[in-house]
Amino acid sequence: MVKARSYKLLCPIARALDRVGDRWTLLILRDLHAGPARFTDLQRGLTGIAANLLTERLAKLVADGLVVQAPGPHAATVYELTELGRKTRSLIFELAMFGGGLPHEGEPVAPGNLRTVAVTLGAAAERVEAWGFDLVSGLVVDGENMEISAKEGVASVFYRKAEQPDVVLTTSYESLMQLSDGALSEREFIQQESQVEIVTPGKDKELYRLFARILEAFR
Amino acid sequence: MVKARSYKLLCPIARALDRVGDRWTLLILRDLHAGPARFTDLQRGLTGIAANLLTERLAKLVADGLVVQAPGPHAATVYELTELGRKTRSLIFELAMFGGGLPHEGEPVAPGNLRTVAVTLGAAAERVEAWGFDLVSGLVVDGENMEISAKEGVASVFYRKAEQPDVVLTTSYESLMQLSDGALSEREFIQQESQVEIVTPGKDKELYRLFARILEAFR
DNA sequence: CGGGATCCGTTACGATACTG
DNA sequence: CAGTATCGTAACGGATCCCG
Repeated sequence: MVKARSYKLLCPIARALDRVGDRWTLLILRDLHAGPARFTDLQRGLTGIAANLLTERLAKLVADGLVVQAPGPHAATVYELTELGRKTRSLIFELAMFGGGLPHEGEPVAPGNLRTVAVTLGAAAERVEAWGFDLVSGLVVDGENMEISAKEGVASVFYRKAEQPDVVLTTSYESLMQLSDGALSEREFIQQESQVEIVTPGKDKELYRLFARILEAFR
Repeated sequence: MVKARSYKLLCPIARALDRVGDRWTLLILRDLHAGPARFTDLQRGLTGIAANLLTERLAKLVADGLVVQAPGPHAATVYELTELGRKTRSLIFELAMFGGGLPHEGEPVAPGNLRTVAVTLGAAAERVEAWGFDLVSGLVVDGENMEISAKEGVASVFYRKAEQPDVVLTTSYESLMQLSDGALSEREFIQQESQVEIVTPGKDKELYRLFARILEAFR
């Protein structure tokens, strides 16, 4: 067992940091916001976290009631957020907003999976007023599938393959980052860096408009 | 010099955490959101941070451009947020929101000053629609002065003594925490736990209504 | 192969003491 | 007041091993 290093300060911010302030903890939560995940999924997505640290962090998150273990597919157990854990969503979104404008320190290493993209886009999408949109679209980034959809005024992003999409946009993580940095304009992004497969005619334009609205959250 | 322990992940959240994810860093920023502060002010407010750690953290914050040193009163130097540093405000507010509902771990220790109250209330106040309010009021918590004012639809909270207040509310940190926990109702808080000095008649009621609106942000 | 537990060298943290 | 210096302790990170 680990002896928690707590601030013990009578302050809500310190209390929050006592739960999520440890190294790696917020990145684990970030991944879990994309949906339930196995131990190994998390380990890959965090690119190099030591197994013992992941074990410790998960144990503390479970003990604090932010995460629970549940039976998953193929007799595996998955970790997923509790209702309390889901309350960290806007916190994580604010982190992404702040970090989006910063240069990286040292040589960046790509993460082992793209759950972070789904979470960041998803949190932004939730804040978009999406009346007038009605579509299901696939977004394939470096071969990994996610879904961007809009219905009844609400846009959402999931880390899963879209079923019967109206349009599928294929691109790379690199291009997406350049787009959100502003290094690539939206027009350049669509024209040069992506491939589009249109199932329902016209829905490609709708996706671009929705995508643009979501990205506005990062300015 | 310190060897930074960076995630080096190509992800905005990891980039943010590379700047503010170290232990104590977010609490230092929290204090600085209340206004410029000297080294010793910060040390007292953080109740027991080691001097060398505060030095290291401040040096990294300055190197990263979130904080600058500036000449202060009495030939002292103060630390204050840069424009980039101020962008952490909603991040810190979300932390306070999340931590507000959590029980504390172990025996809590009171902070050495109440800058945290001003920051938390202030961030909440900024989100309040305050048309119809026009007042300057003092809030004295455990003998420390802050100011709650509203003008032209905008409410704000400062960590300073109010000049020519319309009303002054005197209370304790303990009572405020109970109020935000819900352990104390607003009525109980006002009637039992506080003393009110009314300068401009009627402004006391106005303050209570504004206060109630600000506190709604925490529900 | 998924889900850890154990060991061990390295690094950061925290308390105290000391200095310009 | 604003830090620097030292040092014991705790956490981190990498590797290896274990069990179903």
